[in-house]
Amino acid sequence: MHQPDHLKTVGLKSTLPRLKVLSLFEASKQRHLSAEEVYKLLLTSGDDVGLATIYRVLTQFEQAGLLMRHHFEGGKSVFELNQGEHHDHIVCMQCGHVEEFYDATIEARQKIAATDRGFTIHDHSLYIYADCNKPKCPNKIQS
Amino acid sequence: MHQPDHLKTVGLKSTLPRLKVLSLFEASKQRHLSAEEVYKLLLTSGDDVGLATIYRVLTQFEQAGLLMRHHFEGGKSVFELNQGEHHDHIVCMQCGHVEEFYDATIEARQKIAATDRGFTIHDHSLYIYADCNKPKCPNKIQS
DNA sequence: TTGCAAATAAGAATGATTATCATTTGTGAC
DNA sequence: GTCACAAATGATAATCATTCTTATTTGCAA
Ligand SMILES: [Mn+2]
Ligand SMILES: [Mn+2]
Ligand SMILES: [Zn+2]
Ligand SMILES: [Zn+2]
Repeated sequence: MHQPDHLKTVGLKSTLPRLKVLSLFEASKQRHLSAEEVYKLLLTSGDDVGLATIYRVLTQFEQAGLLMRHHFEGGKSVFELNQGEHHDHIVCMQCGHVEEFYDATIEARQKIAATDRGFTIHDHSLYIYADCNKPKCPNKIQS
Repeated sequence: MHQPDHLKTVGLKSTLPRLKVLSLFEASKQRHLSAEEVYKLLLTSGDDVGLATIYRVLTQFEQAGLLMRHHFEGGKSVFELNQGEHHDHIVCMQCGHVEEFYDATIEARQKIAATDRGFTIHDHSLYIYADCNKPKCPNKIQS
């Protein structure tokens, strides 16, 4: 996946905290993680990293293009590995399960909506909030 | 627009602070306002309302269906009058100008994306971040 | 090895929002 | 109209995510 000195290629010193954070994203079961989750997961595995450092490193990785930041409802940022292809998100309001999707028609219509009004698009965010209806989901709203 | 006792019809006592906040949204030049903006605009017009009350009332109005809450980038909630018709937003990253749009195709494709994956949609948020390119916009990125 | 700029970590500070609680205010009953 | 009282308000403290500060540590190049 990433070379041990991959950090240098993006202009960041290859420090222990940074390597730990990056490895976590590469190994984690969950693709989308908040700063607090990264902090706790590293604590659990004995790889202590200060919370301030987590926040600093996540922001640096975002700026370096290694991670992407999202703002799901709930007031905290979540991050995921940036693997090039843009996608949007469906978030289960019951269990927090996240699924990704890409719809070329939606992307195209967004461009049209913006250019029709004279805007130049920089970015967009589309989140669908839903019930995942999975068997393991503690969905309170059963039909 | 709203009757003087409109608040009662949604189960809220018709108090002075609530009436002032509601009137502000009906009269304001800007359709989308943050709690802080509501607070300062009322201060300016001499209609002092405590900041805690502003936050409380905005949330109550949202729950009553009078206002809609949005989370544009920037970490603060913005509110607008709920006039029934759903729409999405284009936000200028330079001047903060907001324009609203509705695209039936986008709405339909979102439903499909969700149901294809077994989800039941509750809600969604779509924000396009862009440059408005208006003459009055202090747009640093000129071509 | 050494030197040192860059990075880390602990804790203080910040900004938005919510919780507390003593005081004030609608409103329905007389 | 006046009362009684639950509900609402507002000043302030608390919370939560995140950023800042600063003394100490560390990666890395000479
Ligand atoms: Mn994703
Ligand atoms: Mn709007
Ligand atoms: Zn679920
Ligand atoms: Zn603009």
